[in-house]
Amino acid sequence: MTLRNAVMAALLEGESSGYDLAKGFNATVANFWTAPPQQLYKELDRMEADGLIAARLVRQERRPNKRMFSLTDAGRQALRDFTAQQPRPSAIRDELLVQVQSVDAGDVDAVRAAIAAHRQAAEEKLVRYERLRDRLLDGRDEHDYLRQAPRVGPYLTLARGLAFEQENIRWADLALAVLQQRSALVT
Amino acid sequence: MTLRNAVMAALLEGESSGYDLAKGFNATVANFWTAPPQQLYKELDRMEADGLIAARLVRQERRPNKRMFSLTDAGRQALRDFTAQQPRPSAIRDELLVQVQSVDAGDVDAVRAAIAAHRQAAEEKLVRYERLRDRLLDGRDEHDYLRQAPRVGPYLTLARGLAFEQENIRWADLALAVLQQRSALVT
DNA sequence: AGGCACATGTAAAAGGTTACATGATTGG
DNA sequence: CCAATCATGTAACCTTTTACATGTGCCT
Repeated sequence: MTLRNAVMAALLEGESSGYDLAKGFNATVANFWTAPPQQLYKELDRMEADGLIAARLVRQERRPNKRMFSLTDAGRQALRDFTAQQPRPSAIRDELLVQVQSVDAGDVDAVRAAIAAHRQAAEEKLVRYERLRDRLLDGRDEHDYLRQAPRVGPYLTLARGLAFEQENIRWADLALAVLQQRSALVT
Repeated sequence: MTLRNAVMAALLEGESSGYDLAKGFNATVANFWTAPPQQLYKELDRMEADGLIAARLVRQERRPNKRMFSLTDAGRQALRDFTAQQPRPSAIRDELLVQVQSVDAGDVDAVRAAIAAHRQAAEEKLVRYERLRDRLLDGRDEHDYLRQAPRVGPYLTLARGLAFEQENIRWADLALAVLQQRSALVT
């Protein structure tokens, strides 16, 4: 039920097509809520039926037509109501960590490769987040930005994403070092 | 489908009842995989039917009887196979961050309260993790531990959990400070 | 010629949450 | 005496994932 709220949060940035939302979920919301395209298209239909968002058909000549969605007043109100409720505890589903937990009874080399891939992905996300932050700050330092900006929500969630990915990288380095040392011992 | 693997990873620590697994999922696996009791009981039944785990009925006098589960050889092999596969990207579902993202169009005071509660929960988790780490290290420093311990998986996931909660606390402080300043401006 | 980006959709299957149900024991 | 802990289970419902389907335009 909260995919709805995540979509509305994303639409605060402005009108968007289902396709755009699907791709990285606006690149901002992606950090704390993920959804495959199919789920979004379905949910967007339902949200329109419920009056939370309004669709506008954009005819294109050299591309397929698309529907641009925007928040309605009812949608804004629903989002407001959502923020007033107590959020449910965050849920994490991390297969890599399940693998690491059982690495001593598992395929160490495969897990090491998976950690390395994870590190790489974190690095790429980090670069994107830093670029996004620079775009937001636009030359100002954090302090000035936070006093002047009309919205602080996106900055705060971005800050959480940045720290998370930095931590991922640091942790991956530790894990790789430990597992490598272990392999060396066995050899 | 990976709840199975998380359960098997938890059972590497030794025999456990459904109830014990349900409670904090062994307190170790809880960081990266969560599940309500009902899901566990259901899954445990299926896993037993599939031969991945074996159940042993323990009759108790002053308490309800319980079933203790342990990994079978087939279970160990399945866990091994799982570690050899590429893990799917981790999924996060964090309602609080959805609220923070839309805080500028939402109920600021409610969101602040939610962040404070989140900070509190992180603090408590951190204490538990630190206690667990101390129990694992048992007086040794990290370096010695990692050379001597028969298993490193649980330590590595614990390290990730520790860093995650520390980061949660740091971020909550930032977010609270920013939102408080904003409220002050409006007032 | 082949592959990616754009752009949406249907349907089935799997996975996860919530509500309801039971009942003894222990601790405050 | 009341609440929490121990210990499990069924059923209904909601959410999420996966597979399949379609078709143009652009770039190499």
